[in-house]
Amino acid sequence: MPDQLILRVAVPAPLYNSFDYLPPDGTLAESLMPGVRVSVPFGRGDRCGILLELLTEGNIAGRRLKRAHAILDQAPLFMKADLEFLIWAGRYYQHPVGEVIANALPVRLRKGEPAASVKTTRWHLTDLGLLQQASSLKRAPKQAALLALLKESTNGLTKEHLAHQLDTYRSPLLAMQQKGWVEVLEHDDPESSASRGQSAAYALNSDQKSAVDAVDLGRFGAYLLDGVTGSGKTEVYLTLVNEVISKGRQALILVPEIGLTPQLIRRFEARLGQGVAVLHSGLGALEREQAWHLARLGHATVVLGTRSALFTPLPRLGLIVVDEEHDLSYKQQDGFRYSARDLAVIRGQRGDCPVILGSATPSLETLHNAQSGRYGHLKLTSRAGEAKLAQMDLLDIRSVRLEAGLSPLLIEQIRGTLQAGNQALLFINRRGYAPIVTCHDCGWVAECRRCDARMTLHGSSNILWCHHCGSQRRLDPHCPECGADDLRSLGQGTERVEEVLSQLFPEIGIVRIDRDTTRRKGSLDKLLEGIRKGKYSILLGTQMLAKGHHFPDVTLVGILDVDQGLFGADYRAAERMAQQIVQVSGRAGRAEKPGRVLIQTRHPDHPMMQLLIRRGYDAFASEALAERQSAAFPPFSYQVLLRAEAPQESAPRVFLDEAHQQGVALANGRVEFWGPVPAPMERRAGRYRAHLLLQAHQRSDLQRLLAQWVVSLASLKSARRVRWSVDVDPQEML
DNA sequence: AGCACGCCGACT
DNA sequence: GTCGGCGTGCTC
Repeated sequence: MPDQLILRVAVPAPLYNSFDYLPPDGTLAESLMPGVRVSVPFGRGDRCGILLELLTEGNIAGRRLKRAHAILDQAPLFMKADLEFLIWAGRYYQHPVGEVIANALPVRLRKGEPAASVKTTRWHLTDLGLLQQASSLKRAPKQAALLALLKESTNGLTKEHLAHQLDTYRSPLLAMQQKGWVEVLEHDDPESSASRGQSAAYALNSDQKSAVDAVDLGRFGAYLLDGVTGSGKTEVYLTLVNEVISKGRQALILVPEIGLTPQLIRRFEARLGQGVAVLHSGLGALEREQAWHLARLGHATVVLGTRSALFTPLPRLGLIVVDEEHDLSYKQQDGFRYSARDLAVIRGQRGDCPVILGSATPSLETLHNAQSGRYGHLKLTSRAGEAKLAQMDLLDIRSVRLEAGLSPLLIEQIRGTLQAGNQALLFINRRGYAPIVTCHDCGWVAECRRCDARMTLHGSSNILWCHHCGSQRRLDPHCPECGADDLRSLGQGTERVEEVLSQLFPEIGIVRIDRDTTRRKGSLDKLLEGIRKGKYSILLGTQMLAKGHHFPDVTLVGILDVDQGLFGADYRAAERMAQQIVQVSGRAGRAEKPGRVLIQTRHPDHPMMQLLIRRGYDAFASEALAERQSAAFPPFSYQVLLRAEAPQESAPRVFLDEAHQQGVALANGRVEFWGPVPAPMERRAGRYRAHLLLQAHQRSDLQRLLAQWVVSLASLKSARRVRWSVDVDPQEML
């Protein structure tokens, strides 16, 4: 029997091997292409997996294979190169292939549902509509414009295209439909080619020009695009993307969190038009899948999305951009713990296309790669429109009486800013009213029952809220310990600062932007709109304020609580603090209104802080890198974190001790083991957590160890009593 | 992860 | 005598 073909299938299950099946009954050989989905029996039930390869001999000798139920796709969903990239990623991050591939699929496809068609609905003129004259629509200019547009198009226009060309189209279109002038038709071809955005050349400054020229679009290269806020990184992206499109290839743009970068998205849509598939979080499952198919089939020329968009199949990929590459949201913090930024470089390498990593505050990893020559280093030094960077100063708040965390000097500066008719921005990286509630009589402190953490008071509703597990309870006016009624709240969050500011400046519009005020969809946009219109003169909020938005009328930035960054438990704390300060500072100022940044600190002499404000982020980063080098920390070494958690206090420790022993035996002395140690917050959401940290000078030594170690960990009996995970290149030790 | 099997405690 | 607890093992 020559037709003894065996299907190797990646089945979504937390298992580190793939599974072999016989082809479904009556399958034609040509339908068995790697990259199609296969429905297979698995254990008790059925699963939807992906066909990885065809074999003539299985490696499960003497076992009767089960027969797959059905091939679910007529054409592969992933090409060979994309499939191999996913397999590589799974191996690198020690995550089961089946789950990695499932992760890369839109949810509907994951569940085995039939692939959605990429039919588009487009508006056409009817025969009656074709007979109409624009001149007869003098009283309805919108309808006249619509009529003209539709007459020009040969193939009809999508509503996205209409929205792109006209500011309002809905009601005139409806009116025309009622007159029988227009109709909607379904098409199999996704886009009318006439709907490309215009790619007019924009004037680049000399920095931008040399950055664009330095990128070789013909082959792989990784580049750090290093430029302060407002230096025009987006213009460089757009120019490169346009060049790539004009060569008939596709571009992939990654952004940290889509809700926080509406300005970037709007610019891409405005400049590139209909070819942009934006993967919002707001898309429904079906819309999301259709955008995915458009990209996969090569109809979408640009895909813009958050970290998961990295896995979109793109047959003609010619450029990857990772905007704000330092942002931690590129690292997935559960399940498949990949870094989209790092994988972007791998994908570019494998697909032989350039990768641009953009940031005003590059991560030390990327900076190191640029300094060592592995990445090209493109610098944008001038701020567009000659805007000057804000002047940064430290405000010593030792022995200063603070009012809700605000020093008198800062308050005076705010007053001056408001009197000059400008806006002030205050950054407090702590939401809620106060982080501590305590009894003045007995010293009792409100703590979470499920975490080793204090509960934060949220003022308006007088509710205690644990920011780590989300549990909340009503604050009783009496101390639960001694019964006294002298509870006090210490420290301040955004709510209290807002309260005090509104007492200090009763006439002034104040807006607070944090997770609590922007929970509802669209509320962030609404608040930002108010800021743009000058409705508010004081802006205060958490890091949400520091991302993506620019506030040209802000001339004063106050940073309230920067000190925990200086002495954080994590060796990356200083880097993050510096990035945060520089990012917030970048929100302010423009040509005629240079901004000023005041940083309140109890450690004004701290050398790293001094370096940052006197000589800027680059100098800070060089020094921080030198410290990392002398301590042999990443990026001068490589780390893997084995995490374990369980409801029983001892279980993680028992597991990690065994894991440690096994690891040492496998490592041949080329890997250092630190721990096990309890996690920084040992108990969280009722589970005890502990870590074992591995470090090596060579990635390959860690990779070799992991391949064997992870399999043997899975078979440990102590592993059954914990939830464990391997974090390759961990970013946060939480 | 699910989901079976299997071997010991309190119940209609 | 069963119902069901969760320890252990398997998934092509």
